[in-house]
Amino acid sequence: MDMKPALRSPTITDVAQAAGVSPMTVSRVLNGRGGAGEETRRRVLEAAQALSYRPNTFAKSLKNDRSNTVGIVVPDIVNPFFPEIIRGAELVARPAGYTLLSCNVVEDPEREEEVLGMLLDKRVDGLIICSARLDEERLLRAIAPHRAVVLINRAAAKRHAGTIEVDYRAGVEAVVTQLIAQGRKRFGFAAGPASSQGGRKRREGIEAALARHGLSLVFDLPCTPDLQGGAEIAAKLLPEVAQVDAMICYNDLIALGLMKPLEQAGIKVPQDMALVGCDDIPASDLVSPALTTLRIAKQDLGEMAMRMLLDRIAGRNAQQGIVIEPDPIWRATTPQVLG
Amino acid sequence: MDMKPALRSPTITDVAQAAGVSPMTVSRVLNGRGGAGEETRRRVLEAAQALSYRPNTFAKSLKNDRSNTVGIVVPDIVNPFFPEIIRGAELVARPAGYTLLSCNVVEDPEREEEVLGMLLDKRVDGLIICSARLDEERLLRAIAPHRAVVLINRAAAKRHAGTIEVDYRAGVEAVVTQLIAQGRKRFGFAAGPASSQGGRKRREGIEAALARHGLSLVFDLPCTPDLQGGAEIAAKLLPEVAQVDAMICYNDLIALGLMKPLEQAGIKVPQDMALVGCDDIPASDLVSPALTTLRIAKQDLGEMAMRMLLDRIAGRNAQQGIVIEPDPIWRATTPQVLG
DNA sequence: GGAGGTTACGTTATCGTTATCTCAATTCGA
DNA sequence: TCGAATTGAGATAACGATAACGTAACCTCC
Repeated sequence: MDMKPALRSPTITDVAQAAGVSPMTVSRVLNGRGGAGEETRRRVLEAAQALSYRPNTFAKSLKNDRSNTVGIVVPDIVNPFFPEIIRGAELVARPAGYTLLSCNVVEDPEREEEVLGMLLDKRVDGLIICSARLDEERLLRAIAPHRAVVLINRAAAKRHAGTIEVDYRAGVEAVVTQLIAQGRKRFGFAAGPASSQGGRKRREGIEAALARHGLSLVFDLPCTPDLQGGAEIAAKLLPEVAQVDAMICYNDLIALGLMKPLEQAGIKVPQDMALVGCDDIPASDLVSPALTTLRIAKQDLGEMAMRMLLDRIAGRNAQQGIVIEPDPIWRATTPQVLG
Repeated sequence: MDMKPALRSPTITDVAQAAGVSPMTVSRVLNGRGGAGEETRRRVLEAAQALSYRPNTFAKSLKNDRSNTVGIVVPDIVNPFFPEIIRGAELVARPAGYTLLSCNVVEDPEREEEVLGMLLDKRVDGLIICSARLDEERLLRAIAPHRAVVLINRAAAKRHAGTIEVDYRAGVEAVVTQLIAQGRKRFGFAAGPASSQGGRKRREGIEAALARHGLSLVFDLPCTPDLQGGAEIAAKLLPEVAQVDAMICYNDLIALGLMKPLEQAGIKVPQDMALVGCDDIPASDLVSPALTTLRIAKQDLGEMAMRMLLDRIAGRNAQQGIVIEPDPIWRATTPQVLG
């Protein structure tokens, strides 16, 4: 009758038959539940081995309503900031028996909503959202049906999610204060996506430092958080470039995107303009002049987020919110700090 | 009895009850199978909407033995070469109704094997493997149980997988020939992972060009395909740096990792040493001097691979193997090509 | 007006696993 | 040596969705 039994992957019943026991016994042995004799156990393991048996995850998940999968949502996987976070998260998830489903939303809120729905369909046991771009209301609605959620750089709904935030405000404030001490007075801000909470934090940091010296921002525009965004900011900045002697950028990509146009316009960095990025991606230390930036322990951040998520999945909501401090890395796009 | 029915997500039966029909009818309506009256259809859709019903993918997959998920395996997600491929693949997969499960194996063959097993557990409908590092035998064994496979930069088992290869041999040969025409004679090769087939192709290209002029490689060492690998090559190259006047690197990261140590040792690029990378990652155009490299249409590559995979899943094995040509991008780490 | 078709639904069985219950066989204490 | 406790293993029934089949009700045409 059945002409090609080889095409069907073996089921627990096949293993049971091969071992001369019932499927239930196979299940017990393979899941280490005990209650199986030594000899039986051996036969079952042998049979499973011989058939290359792999339990059907669908059946298992259907039965116990757990997927052993967690999701991580990032704005853009091509931005070097995020792969390191993903790697950190995966490093923690896998040993714990979870598969990581990473999704990038290409900086598009609609897509973000769609992806969160997809993860719901996949019935992930929990998820991490990096730099959510959705507005408060939509974000809440989208995460509500999920079993466990950790938000990175988006303090919202602490009642419904764990949060990990980088204290951009403090980091940026420290850098700007230092630049003011070095005589810079006319600050500009390449603000990144308007929907980013982290962007607002950075601006607060700048403004706090400036306010203490009676200064205020003379240039402040949003842009996409990539090289292209930096180039666009450059185009808008150049006409009034004499007004600005220090640019703070939402991230390193924007700062790097600014550098070539500035150089071509004859603007000397850092003499004519100091330049500060954020994230400390590898490229920032390779360009000349090397980029001053705020370093974030990206892989640690990913590991931390995943640990928090696993805790929440297990029902331990110990840590509700963590704040981590970025480290200023002084390089050549700012005047040398004297020892 | 059941105190918190709200915690259970609604099933097709719940929708059926709410709409006053049988579960089968709900299934028919929701899957657009026809065979449902207009009025009934409306009631079902309303009920589903009201309950925020989402079909259980496990049950569905268990029933039809399809997961609507495809995998993509990359050596290292932190290497900027791969996220673009992933993005391209996702761009094609999602509109076709597939979820992309991306896995990085951190340049570790054991991990690669493990990941391929995991994807088998998840019962992906197919998968793409980028630059497989497994040896032929293990690779064959690992992909055999999979339903559809596409290999990128690993021509193996064309009978069991579709392949897409970058013609590194031709690309590298063209670049080296040009450098020889410019007077370079003493070539070195930072060869990347010994297990990479692409690495062997690059070496063939170099040697073919050299052989035509009676030359041969004077330096040839493997390394990890990242900045660190470049730094390690630099340490080994510096003692005999006078022997070499052109370095061809497995990828841009290695080349970029070489640049700072060379500069610190007083080696002028390109005067004392020409430097060529491969991949054309964004950073290569940002450093000074900007890096000459072989550009690969990364996103296109990902899209192409995914289209091929979807074809294979659908049983159309039209394209068995595709070869794409890389584009030499001449920048400042090689002597200027005269118009 | 009845044979044959079509339409709109419901019933049943099944995918592979496992929780729960059941029962038989073995061990043990007195 | 007998009853009780323990252990090994099977039978059954779900989990949620749907293919296959069944069955009314209605339509059509000679």
